[in-house]
Amino acid sequence: MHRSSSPILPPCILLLGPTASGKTAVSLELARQLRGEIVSVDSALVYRDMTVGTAKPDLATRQEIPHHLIDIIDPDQTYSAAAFRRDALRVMADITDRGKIPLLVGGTMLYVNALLHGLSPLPSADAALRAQIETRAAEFGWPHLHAELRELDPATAARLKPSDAQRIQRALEVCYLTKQTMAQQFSAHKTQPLRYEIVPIALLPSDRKVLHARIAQRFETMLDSGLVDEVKSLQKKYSLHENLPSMRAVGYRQTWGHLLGHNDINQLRERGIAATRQLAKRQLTWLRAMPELIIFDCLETDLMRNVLHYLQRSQK
RNA sequence: GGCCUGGUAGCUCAGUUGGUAGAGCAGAGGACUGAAAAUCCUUGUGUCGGUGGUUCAAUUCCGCCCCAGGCCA
Repeated sequence: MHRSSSPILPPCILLLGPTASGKTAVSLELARQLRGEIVSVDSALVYRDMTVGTAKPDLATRQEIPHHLIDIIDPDQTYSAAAFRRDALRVMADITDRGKIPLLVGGTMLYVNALLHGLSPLPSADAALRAQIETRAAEFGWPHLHAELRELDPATAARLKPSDAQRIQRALEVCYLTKQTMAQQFSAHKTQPLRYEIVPIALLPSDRKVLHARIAQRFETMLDSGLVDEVKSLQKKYSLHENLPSMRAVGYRQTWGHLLGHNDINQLRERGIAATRQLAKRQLTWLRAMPELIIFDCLETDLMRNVLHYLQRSQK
């Protein structure tokens, strides 16, 4: 990813991988060895008091190595790819000013894309408008709203399935708020490349079965470490409901259902593990579509050494 | 030991009045612009427990055997 036309760009390392691929351990070692600070690229780590279910790095390691974009909002608030881009760029500039290297670590690939290519200048979410669209969907059904979108923004409607509630809602929202189609605004937008010399690293499993075993074991550990109690105390501390993005996160959604009596502890375990596997699968789909990644097998025993070795060689 | 009920996709089960079978979940692949750990799309051949018999044809009917649950001894 050399950009020869630019003057010298500051370096930045991108460490991506599916859940349970071992990103955290590798990132800590890289931060120590390369004078880095970690910038989390993770839509769940942003929430305060969500610790067990997100496998959040503990306070001791966060004291040793600075971590950014973790614990920045309450679970009753919402975050977004645009907010991430804004926050990440600010934090990366600070790190660079301090003479350190930003180490972007995570598995939220939409955020990665937003950071690498930028987003079209669209309005942010409008809760009242969304509620209104939601109400109409409940009455007429999403296919009806899809038909409406076909009138307002035919190109986007053609791209979306009549069942894709979330995207139909967003496309309508953009139309109403801007009086322009989302399709026009997408095509008018030029990608805004990151002004960093990026080293994009991906940790991928050579054997999906082994990753699945790790995922199962990790979820067991979360249950043993008090995931259910964590959700109980979140419910006590905040005014939450099950449609909040925070409570739709893997593990939290299933635990919420368990506390409502919808599934027993065995079903919670089974569904939580399945949801995590499905998350990993979607993350792998993103990663396969990304060009120019430097790939390491996350199941390799000396993964850490391999990655470090690569980086030290490429530094020279 | 006797009787009853089951044994069908990785799991839970439907079904075939005899023409070799289908849902949900799981799995796999894909999409992805302010909710993304979200949302959505595509994808189902499996000795229908085994073995004999009846039949043009058996997973389906009959016999025996095996396995699992239950009841009675």
